[in-house]
Amino acid sequence: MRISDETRERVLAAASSLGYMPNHAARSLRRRSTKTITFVLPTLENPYFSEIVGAAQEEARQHGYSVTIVAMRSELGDFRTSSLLQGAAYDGIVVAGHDNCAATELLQLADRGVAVVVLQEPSPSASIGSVRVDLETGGYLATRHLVELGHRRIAHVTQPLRKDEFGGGRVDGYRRALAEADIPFDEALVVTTANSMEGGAEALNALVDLDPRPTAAFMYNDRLAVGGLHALRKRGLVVPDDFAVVGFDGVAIGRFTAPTLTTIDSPRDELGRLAIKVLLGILDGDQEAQEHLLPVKLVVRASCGAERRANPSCVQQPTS
Amino acid sequence: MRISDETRERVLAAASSLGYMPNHAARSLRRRSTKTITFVLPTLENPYFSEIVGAAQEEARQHGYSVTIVAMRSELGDFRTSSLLQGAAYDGIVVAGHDNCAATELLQLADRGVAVVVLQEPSPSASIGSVRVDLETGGYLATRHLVELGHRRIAHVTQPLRKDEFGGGRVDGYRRALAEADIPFDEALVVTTANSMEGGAEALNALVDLDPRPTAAFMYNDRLAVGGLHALRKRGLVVPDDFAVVGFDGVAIGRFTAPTLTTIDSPRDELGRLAIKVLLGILDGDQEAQEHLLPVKLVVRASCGAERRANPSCVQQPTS
DNA sequence: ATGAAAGCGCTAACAC
DNA sequence: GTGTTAGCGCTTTCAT
Repeated sequence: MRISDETRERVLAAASSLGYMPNHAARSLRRRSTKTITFVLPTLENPYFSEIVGAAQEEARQHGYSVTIVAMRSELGDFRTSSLLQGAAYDGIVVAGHDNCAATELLQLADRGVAVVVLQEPSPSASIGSVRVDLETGGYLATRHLVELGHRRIAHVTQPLRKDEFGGGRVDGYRRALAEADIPFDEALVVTTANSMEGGAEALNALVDLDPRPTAAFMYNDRLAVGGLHALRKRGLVVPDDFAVVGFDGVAIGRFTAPTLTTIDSPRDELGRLAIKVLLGILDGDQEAQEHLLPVKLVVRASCGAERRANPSCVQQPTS
Repeated sequence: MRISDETRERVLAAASSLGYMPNHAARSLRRRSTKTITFVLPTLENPYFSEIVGAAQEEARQHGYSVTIVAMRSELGDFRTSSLLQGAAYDGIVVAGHDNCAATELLQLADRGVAVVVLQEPSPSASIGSVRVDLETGGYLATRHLVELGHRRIAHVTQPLRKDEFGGGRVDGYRRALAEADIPFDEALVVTTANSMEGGAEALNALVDLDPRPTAAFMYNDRLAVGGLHALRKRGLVVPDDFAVVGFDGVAIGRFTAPTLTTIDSPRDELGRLAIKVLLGILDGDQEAQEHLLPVKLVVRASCGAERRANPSCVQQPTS
């Protein structure tokens, strides 16, 4: 039976005015694709991940995919047991943060045809994509900057590292910069703490009690640095005069701390977008999943003392 | 045909070792339920929302639901056009932030059998749940506190409000506290700015240029307050001696600013959990969707000057 | 070109 | 109880 154009239009208009939307489950079942990407994060508390995920969502959207965010609050049990990650609920998955799941799980997913991309880790397999920033260079740049400002006793505040930690992390760059300056590596100056502002505060409190006291610290990330700045202030120490601080990540808060935070800028936007692009490449049937290593750069603000040096007039007032 | 227990166990073991997981789309289609809840947020940049969503995810998980987060970056177009919100892709939806979608869309969803809960807004219909914090009382407590500390010219930094804004917002509490103290309301002291740290900085820069200058500001949220503290510091003004600041939300950063931030604590965890509980209630067939109004409380730290007053010995060093 | 039909993977209902 | 079957809503293929 032929349907007149007029009728067709009436039907379409009625459908859209009634708010018809095709059933997602039925469509996914039939097409064997959900047009959904899952993003697994250790937490949403760190704005670093929020920024990455925001960019990823935007990128995915442009390609007709939606992004589901799963925040693995540590206590909740691990990846394996997570019913959130049900069979074929998503076409692809981006995993950020080491502890969220083991390589074997990811390989299993990849074998089942799910596109997998890991963030901030080398790819465990040719079928798994990887997008990282160059942490080693970041650690090097941060530490070298402190060395250049005359510091010799430079601490590093870090996270508990996985046993199977690959090389190329911040601490490796830290050691390289020290070695380059002929400063012996001192294990007492590397302290491990919880990944939170409180953790950063505790770590700097401990470091400041050391004798001889270090004169600067390179922090694992900006959150820890914010906590550290607070701890120093509370102890009556002036940053950067009494103690210099460098962060990592480059998140927004660093421009609003007292003093403003010198940090290593990690390209969050690019990281999120690229993760999605690599993932879509895998879905499009790329043979080899891509691997990317993104560059970082040093952003000099007030917490390291470089500004003060460059402009001696503002010694007493590290504003900006 | 009977199957022996031994065989059954072998099959089950094989299935789980092969990583079998039931297909989510097929299951959803058949059961007419996806066991998924969508959380619509204006942005993930504000840790306030991250904290709410984290709690919601935990609560939902305990009931076998997963939570999908959709961050509506404003430029991306609105709720209506969002293909992210496909038909029946989720059993329920929690909407936070006024501008994300109009009541008509929500009613349409509710009519289609989706459970709907709005955050921080009154329910537009008996079938839609609502969870709010008492913004009016928050505004009142913040402002009254400043009044009690002797301030008379108290500014309020706020967001652009929707045209159809319901009453009961922060600004109403602000006005109530002023009226109670017989302080005339001065429109020049209420400034609207972007919801970001930069926005807070700009607003305080403008306020400080007024003549006569206000002596205190009640900020829409902690992010704006952090920006404001920075702007004041940059201008060489000492908080709280030269200018007092009170925030809103109670997010983690407020304990690490210089000085630490007096704020109104909004129960993020409870907000997130309750939103999920109300939503699950609707899915369970509750006739009337619940409405909740959660209490807030004043958290006194250093940015308002109350600590200094209570302990005159620390006038010059507003630490904590 | 248009319309009919099969089937995606699962589960609930039903017959044995 | 245990095994069979129908069908969720869509899309794709095949027959007309």
